[in-house]
Amino acid sequence: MINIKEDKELNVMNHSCAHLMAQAVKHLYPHALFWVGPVIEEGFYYDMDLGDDVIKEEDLERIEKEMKKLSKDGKRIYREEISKEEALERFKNDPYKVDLISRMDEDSTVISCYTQGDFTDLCRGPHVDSVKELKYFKLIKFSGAYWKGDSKNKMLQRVYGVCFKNEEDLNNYMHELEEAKERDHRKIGKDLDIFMSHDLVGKGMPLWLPNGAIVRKELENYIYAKERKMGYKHVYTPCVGTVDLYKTSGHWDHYKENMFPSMKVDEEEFVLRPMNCPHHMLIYGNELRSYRDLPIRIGEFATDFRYEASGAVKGLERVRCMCQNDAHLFVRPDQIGEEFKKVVELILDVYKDFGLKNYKFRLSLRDKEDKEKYFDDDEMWNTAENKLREVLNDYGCEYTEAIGEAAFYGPKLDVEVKPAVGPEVTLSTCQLDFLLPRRFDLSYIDKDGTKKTPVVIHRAIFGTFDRFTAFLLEETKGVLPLWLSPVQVNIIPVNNEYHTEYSKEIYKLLDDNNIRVNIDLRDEKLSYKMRESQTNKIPYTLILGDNEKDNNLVSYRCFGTKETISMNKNEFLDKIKEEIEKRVI
RNA sequence: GCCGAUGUAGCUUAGAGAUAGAGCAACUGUUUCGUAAUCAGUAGGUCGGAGGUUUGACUCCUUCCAUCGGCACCA
Repeated sequence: MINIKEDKELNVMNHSCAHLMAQAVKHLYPHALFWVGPVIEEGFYYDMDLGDDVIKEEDLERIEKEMKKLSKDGKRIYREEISKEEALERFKNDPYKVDLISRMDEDSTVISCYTQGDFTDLCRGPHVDSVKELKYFKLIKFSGAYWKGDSKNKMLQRVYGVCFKNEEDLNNYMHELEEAKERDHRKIGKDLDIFMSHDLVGKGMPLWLPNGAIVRKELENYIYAKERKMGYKHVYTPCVGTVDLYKTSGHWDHYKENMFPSMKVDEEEFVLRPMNCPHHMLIYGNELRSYRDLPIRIGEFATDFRYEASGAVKGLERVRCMCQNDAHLFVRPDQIGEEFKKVVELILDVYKDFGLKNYKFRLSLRDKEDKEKYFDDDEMWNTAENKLREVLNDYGCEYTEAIGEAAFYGPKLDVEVKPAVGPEVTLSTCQLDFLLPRRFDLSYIDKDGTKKTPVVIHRAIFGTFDRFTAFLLEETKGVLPLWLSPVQVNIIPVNNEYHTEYSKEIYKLLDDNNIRVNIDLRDEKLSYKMRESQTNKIPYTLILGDNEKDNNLVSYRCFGTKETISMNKNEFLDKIKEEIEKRVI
């Protein structure tokens, strides 16, 4: 999908279109005040204060109509530069503009205004020459949006739109939006019986159906094998912990609002655990550790519960009950770089195995001013952050830095992906932590016989199995690779009377070799069964009739192809076994 | 949590102040047909839950729940 912000020409057009929209809104809502209207990847939006009015579906059409009218009038767009004093005077009745202007530095910023017909807006520009250049636009969606992005502030009205150079581009874009809905994991998950939810279980608590459970199990087996080879030791720990456990870790103070409320049982107070670090800290602390033992890598496929805000819950992507592909690496300070690097390598390796290319690294750092969230130890933070940077630079990874996005205990490297619908989410994460080992009083005996505190690396390659599955379904459009497919082979006998026996023989051959095979003996036409086999996106459909039976052959059709290939049954078995084993994508 | 929208059979959906209509799926029969839907019939809905207004509510109102688009949040 085209990135409008990055495209010079479209960027200017969309920005101008935001002004055109503002002008139209001003005509329809004379009391409207305007905050900011930036260009984004998907087009533009404008945040507006409409007093007591709120935007509804039908208003979008009204605004759009007015925009078309203004566009036809074809007024020129004039730029003028003014002093800060003049700007403040001109916009004195508009608190939003006053706020913007008063924060501008007169010496370094040119304050400019753009005027089209009866509408003037404070703006840096640039713009198109005339509103008549803005013809092919569409208002896409609307919502409330907090002023300055702070939920304590007033909620403004935001309208999103997009503008293109010609009708065809606009239509293509609208078409792409429709297609995105088609590959939404919630739709695919329903169509392919991957997961369900139920009011009686609760919001954000997906139930994995048999098909989904197969995918998840395969993912678990896959990553378990990788981790085992890298020296990870896997554990099982309880899904609850005492409140004291989380007070010790510090999570209670930082996140208790996002935990399910504690429950008192006898004299103890428990919470459903929101993360597994404390449990793993205790496992580390269970033994006396030597510097020779490190690094110690403790892994777990751990179910966690987080009381996510009701508005945040979404399919398998953002849930209240999730399973993390979690691990904690306990390392000596001199091992940080190497272990961190191994994690980055593992991430790249795994993404390659799945053929994933649309992802970005993000280095999340602390905000030095935020003394409340982040513990105060400059040296520790600087060391940790520089360490991560160093490795990323060594590795030549492209990444962006995000100030104030670090965890309270340390900086992190996240891998961000874009779902079919909605904003980017984090898939993999790798976090450096100098704090929790201290809080749990962890140690190892160093070479010189003194006690030292280990450093912890928190990491999750798949993130959660839930979110990873969601992303995988969207990336593959539900066409999972053979090794992950719930049903790998579907057998259709040409004639139920004459070919059932041979079909059952092939079924047994495949089933005995642990291939997930289905045999369709229903009293239906072959074409009917083929249609269903294709809509269920089954990788191999076998057609078995006289020709196959008489010559010990199978004839197969791969998903998405039209051709049929015949081959000896044992040859086919070898072929499919190899494909599964090699995890061909 | 906030702003807005939506909730009709297993799925996709039409309709609407006077006891709901379809397609697919299911079931019964029919067809035995070599690569994306054989034909016919049957059954299936207290129209998300709870209150209220009304002679009468699926339709109007209140509230709760869930879902969707954003905002905020995301250890």
